[in-house]
Amino acid sequence: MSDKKLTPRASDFSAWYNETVLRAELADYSPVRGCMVIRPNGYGIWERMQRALDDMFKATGHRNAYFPLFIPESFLHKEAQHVEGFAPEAAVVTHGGGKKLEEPLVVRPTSETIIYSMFAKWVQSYRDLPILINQWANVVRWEMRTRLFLRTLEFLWQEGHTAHATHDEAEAEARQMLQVYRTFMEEWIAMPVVTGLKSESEKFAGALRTYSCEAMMQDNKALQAGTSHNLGQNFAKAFELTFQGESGATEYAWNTSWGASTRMIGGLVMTHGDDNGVRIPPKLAPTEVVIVPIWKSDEERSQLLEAAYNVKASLTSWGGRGDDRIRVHVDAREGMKPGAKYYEWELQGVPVRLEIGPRDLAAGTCMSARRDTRAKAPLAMSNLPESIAALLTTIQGDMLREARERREANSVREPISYDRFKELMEGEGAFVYAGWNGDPAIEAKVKEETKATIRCLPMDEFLPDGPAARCMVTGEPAKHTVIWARAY
RNA sequence: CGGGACGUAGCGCAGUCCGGUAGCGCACCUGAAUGGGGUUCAGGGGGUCGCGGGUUCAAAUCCCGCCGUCCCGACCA
Repeated sequence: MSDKKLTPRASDFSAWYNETVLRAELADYSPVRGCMVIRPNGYGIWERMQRALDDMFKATGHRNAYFPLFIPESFLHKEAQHVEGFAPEAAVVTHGGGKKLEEPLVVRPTSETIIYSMFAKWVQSYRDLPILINQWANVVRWEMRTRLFLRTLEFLWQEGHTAHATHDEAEAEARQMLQVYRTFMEEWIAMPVVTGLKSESEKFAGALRTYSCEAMMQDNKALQAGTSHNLGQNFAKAFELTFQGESGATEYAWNTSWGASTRMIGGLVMTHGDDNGVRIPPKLAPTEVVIVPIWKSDEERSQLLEAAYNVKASLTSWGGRGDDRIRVHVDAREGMKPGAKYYEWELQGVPVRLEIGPRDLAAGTCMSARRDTRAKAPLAMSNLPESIAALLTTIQGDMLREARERREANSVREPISYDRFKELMEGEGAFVYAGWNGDPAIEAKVKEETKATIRCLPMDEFLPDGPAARCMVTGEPAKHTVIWARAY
């Protein structure tokens, strides 16, 4: 590494972000423009995200399945809005086995069409419903401009797809999964989100309603971190997904779909990173504790290494967290000074570092250092697992609190003039809660003039007498409270 | 597809104006000392200078063509 300091975040957030992702070895550029290689450091975080989300999906009755990467091009065309939304960014396979294909195959940008075509075969009666499926997969969207983790041509995600007998059941499902995402993002990523309904112009191509989780990054821009759609009967009608109801009549099913991707790793970095690298919340950290033994002589070296591995054993064998054992790594590398190791692990975001040297050995202690605050404190060896577990819990909570406080400090809930709004959006940025008269033309005008978009109509809070009372732009009585922000 | 910049060792760059032995920092390898916040010294390996053509005794450098990448815009349910 040529430079010892990272680019100061304040001067150029994008440059800081790229450098942090590359130097923390989360990802790298691939030979294909816009595609990304996720390195073991980054994939370790993804694996923990997958496991946590998968458990939550199972707990809400969903099962995993797998559908094909290739979708007949005609499938995409069966739902009018859907094809309009996705055709421009589709990657299309025209040749296979050395021959031109009779019908081109689209590399899935999302799997609604292929999945609901299958659902149609599986459902006859209302007794076959609901179908609650999730798929872990990679998808391809040919974006013009890409960014590590946030917008790549190919990305990893999960997409849930369900079919229900009634509108209300589908609506309840879409909202339930939105809450699952919120819980995951707050409790695991320590990334607070605002949840709400998307405007017509921002909703999923083919959906009745789209809900999203919106997080605020450290440059005060919004990141859409997860979405949940009530698809109504749009796809059921396109793919003849029908069933016979209790009354004997044939009805179209109601679908939902919901997704979250490796984009969340980008969100994690932009929420918690600092000038020393990334900070990973303990629950998502592949390694929660790194032990750095410190020695001078060969004699001390074997002593300290033994002590370090003993500490590791005491932590990993501790059952105070049930099956979720503390994840510990001993950095036994030689020829590297302790300070150099500290910087490296801080760059990679390991939440807690333990330093063990001859002085500690004699005193029956070790030195702990928190990654989030960089605070150091001696800990007694006698009850180390308990104190480490408590420290990890504290860090997880503090990171969420810090992120929430930062977001609140940069949210505007009082009514502001449109001029002040423009100033904000061109300057430091913010989440601005404001009234909107519901007119798409106003939404387009604001986007044109400020690049800010309606992130959502928030469900978190209802502000009948606050910003919602009047439309920020026209001053006439407002129909909705919305959150405006510039977004990734 | 428009506007701008760049392409030289794994990474980051200098050298190009004004042609003359392929350089620097980091990383890597060997040895010794060092080791509680980015060690030091000594030695070493590694590059068809994006590709193709032209000018020249001689091209990373000048000329022509191509390719690629990045940034700004357009695009991003």
